Amino acid sequence: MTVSRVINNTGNIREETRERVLDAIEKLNYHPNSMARGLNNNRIHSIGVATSLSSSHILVASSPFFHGLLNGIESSLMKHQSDLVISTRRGHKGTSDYFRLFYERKVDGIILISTYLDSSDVEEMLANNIPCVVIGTRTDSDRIVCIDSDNFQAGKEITERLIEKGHRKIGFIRVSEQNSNVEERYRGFGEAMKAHGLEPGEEHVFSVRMEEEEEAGRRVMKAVAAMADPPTAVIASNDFLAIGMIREAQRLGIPIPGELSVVGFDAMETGRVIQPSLYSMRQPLGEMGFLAAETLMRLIEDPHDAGSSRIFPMEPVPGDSMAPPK
Amino acid sequence: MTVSRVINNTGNIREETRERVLDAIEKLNYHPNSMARGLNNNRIHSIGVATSLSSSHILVASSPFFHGLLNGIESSLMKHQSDLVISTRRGHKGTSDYFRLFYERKVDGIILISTYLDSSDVEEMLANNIPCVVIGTRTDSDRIVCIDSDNFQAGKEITERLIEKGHRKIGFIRVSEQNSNVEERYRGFGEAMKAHGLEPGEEHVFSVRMEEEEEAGRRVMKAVAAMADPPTAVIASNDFLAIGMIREAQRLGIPIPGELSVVGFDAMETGRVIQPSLYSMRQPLGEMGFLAAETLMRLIEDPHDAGSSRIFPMEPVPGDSMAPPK
DNA sequence: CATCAAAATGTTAACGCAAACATTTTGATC
DNA sequence: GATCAAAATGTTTGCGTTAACATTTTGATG
Repeated sequence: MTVSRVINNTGNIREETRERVLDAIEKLNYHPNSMARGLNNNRIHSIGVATSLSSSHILVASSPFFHGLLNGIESSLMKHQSDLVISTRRGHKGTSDYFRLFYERKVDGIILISTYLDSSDVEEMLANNIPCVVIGTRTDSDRIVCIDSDNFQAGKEITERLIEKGHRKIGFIRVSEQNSNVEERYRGFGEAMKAHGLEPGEEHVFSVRMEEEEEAGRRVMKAVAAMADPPTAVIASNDFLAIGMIREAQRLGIPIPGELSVVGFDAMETGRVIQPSLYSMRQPLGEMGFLAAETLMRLIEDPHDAGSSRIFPMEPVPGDSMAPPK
Repeated sequence: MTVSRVINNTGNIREETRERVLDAIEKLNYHPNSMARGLNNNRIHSIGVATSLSSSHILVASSPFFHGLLNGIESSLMKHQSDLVISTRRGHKGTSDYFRLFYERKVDGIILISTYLDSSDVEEMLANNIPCVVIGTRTDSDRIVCIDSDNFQAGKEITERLIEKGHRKIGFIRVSEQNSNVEERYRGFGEAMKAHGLEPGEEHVFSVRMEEEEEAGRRVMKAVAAMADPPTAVIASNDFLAIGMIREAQRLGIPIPGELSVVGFDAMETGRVIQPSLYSMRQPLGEMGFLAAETLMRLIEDPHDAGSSRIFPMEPVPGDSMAPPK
């Protein structure tokens, strides 16, 4: 007990005793057992991060998005002296399988990174009664805190930039998976077009499978190149696709932005390096991750705190891949 | 106890009882507490990954390197039904601070990712008697398993490619931090030069701080551009530096590889996208991570297993940034 | 239907810690 | 040096699990 008091700096300890204890700890190379601690006082000082972003490998798949968020999450955890348990496990078919890991590990709270949330996920989160913050999508339930960026506004804004430049025939690449980010971006696109009395040509709206990433972009580029009446600009719903398009255009000898403007979302590093550099919209991922973790910490500390959702605006990241149409 | 038996599928259980237990588990939304489990049987089924790669943020800093390894580590863990605890914590001045976290969490084993290992780290690892595998560097101790790639061979090989192309004046960018990868690459460079009767010009060997990454590459490019007797090729000790050089060369209007060949190491994604694409050497990171985790699992299962170190060869990743000198 | 081994289930204890409560020590005061 | 509150230290207990051991139930056999 005295050792416990020394370690946790609680209660009254005579200075000499403290030193003796610390000496012994040093000598014995003692480390407190955080499992026993957690078992005892129900606080393990770690949180779980789950993602249902499509694709098999949790850390790798989701690269730019996941990475930026994790950076922000980390900063917050460091502040709160908590750790991160990242799951990797057991078939992991979907979200709830990740959750199971966290229930077993008894993490203090969960951050769910997901661009799509179905109602069973929501129910499960509520039922399990564990503090939880969602990043990357929104729900109707006011009992779940969501941190997201304003994909609708971003889609609208980037479309408006193109229209300002004089584009009328603007294409859009959607993805076939359920993905609220992409859906919102597309909705913003439609809204901006309508506001300017434009309508997207049916054959100018593409739908691809998200996992194909760059390859899908290349395919769209080929399709555009073969069109009798091609769009003068294409909005790719993410930078992978946009980069695929640009690289394929290079291969085909189609000048970008001369012949076609291409823009994307998420401001990936490769978009900065490619020629022409990619015009994109950035989500403030670091801030989002940080806020999510801070909020989660508050929920953990105080079960009565309801937390509050927050939508971050996205910012344009200028690049040379956008120009007026010929 | 019966519940325990059902969950762990041990002992004899009547079918009807098993069903009743499973029903109750379902109904009560029960999840076994892995802390209590770990406390009891000293196996928590998770491993720690520590990195002393320079820079503040563990996950972000080390991007391409760390990322690739983690991918491989993950595949193995999935196979073995173990989890990953990634630390984020407490000032984390150096390696041993990360270790402390793992001692407290009582992980089953540790993978240390580090390009530099000092003897106190080694001593600590041995003293604490916890299964441990090191990736990214080597030690003399045969009691520590090391998984590394052959940076010496890679440095030698890429230098030889340049010499084959006709280069005689070849520069090299080193980093000032202690980093066995870079040191080995440089040693390979020196060896290849010597083998061909060449000697690197003193002013053609640069030393930069690793954290500066791209910016440092840009600075080197400026320096090269201002030289009376510039090298005809520069080997950057990593792709960040090489990409900085290429981008600065673009800005300065210096044709690459026409005026100067630039090559790097690690085959980052941005190197594939940049124009000209970057000639680089790839470490088989996924394989390395996978093997490290597999080995660690063996060490954990069987304390008598000594494991065995392994050095992977690095492979050239061709790119357009290398050409014969003018 | 008594017997008995196998099958099924139950009980106890220990893992390491810290909350709650209990006891001892200290040293200031009269 | 007796008194007493504060300071310091000690004891017991329970957190949830499972190994080890104990007991009860089952059903096949003579």
